Amino acid sequence: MATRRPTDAELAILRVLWRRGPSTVREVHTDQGDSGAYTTVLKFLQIMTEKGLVERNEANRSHVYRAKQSEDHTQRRLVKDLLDRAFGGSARKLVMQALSTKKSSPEELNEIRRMLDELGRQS
Amino acid sequence: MATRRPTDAELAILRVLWRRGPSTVREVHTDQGDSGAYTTVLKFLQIMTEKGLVERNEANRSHVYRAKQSEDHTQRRLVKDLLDRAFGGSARKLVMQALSTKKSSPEELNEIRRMLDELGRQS
DNA sequence: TTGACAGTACGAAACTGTTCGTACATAGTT
DNA sequence: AACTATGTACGAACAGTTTCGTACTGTCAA
Repeated sequence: MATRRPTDAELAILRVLWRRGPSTVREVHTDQGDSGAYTTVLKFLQIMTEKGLVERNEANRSHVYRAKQSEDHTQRRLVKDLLDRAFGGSARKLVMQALSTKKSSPEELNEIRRMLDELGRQS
Repeated sequence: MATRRPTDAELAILRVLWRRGPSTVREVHTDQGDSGAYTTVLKFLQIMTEKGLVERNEANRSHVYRAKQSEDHTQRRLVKDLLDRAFGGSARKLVMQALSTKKSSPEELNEIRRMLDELGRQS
């Protein structure tokens, strides 16, 4: 069972779960500004449960959903996916594009520099 | 008409066009190792023409297709898209993930460092 | 106890993406 | 002239995603 990358709607829901922690359908729906039908969110969480993207706690009447993969893990998968699909595996190119797209604060830049040093030291 | 991000199959074709330059259906198909039906590639290029992703030159019997957006431009869009969908706009996080995913050569790391200096100097 | 409310389950429609078969046109070869 | 190669056009099937309506169940207050 080749675990695919989450779809747009699934990712939007996962992001809520990562930020809020385990949540009910109601909470997710409200968090998304009550846009779209309540049952749409419900449906997605049911599908995501089947797919194994989330786990469901049925102890209470309102089921509580929890992301099964960490945010970091998922982000890493998505980056690797984009890297392969659009950048021919060149991390350098992707990093350049990311940095030029959005201007980062000096603190952020320093943090990245630190990471570069880390990586350089290992080889 | 909100120009969407290219689909997986579309991106695969665009990558061929960027690498080879303007190409016929046959050339794209062969470049992809003759996997899948020839007419599938044809169909995609027709669709992509309608969508405005590629331009078609019908001067010869074998039409020649050309990517309408540059590789850089498209990559930038894709990165921005992923940034928004999965990283809440934090380029720092994305860069970290990209660097940790794939180990880069010291030369690449230096190149990125240079870019960081560039960016730092501007603010 | 019954009515309003909040919840789950589920089917189905609309849409998009992917794949291929078939029909048809034309250039070149025998 | 007929046959074969190679090309485009297009419809249709299938799969996945997204959205919502409707049915049903249980809870709680008047």
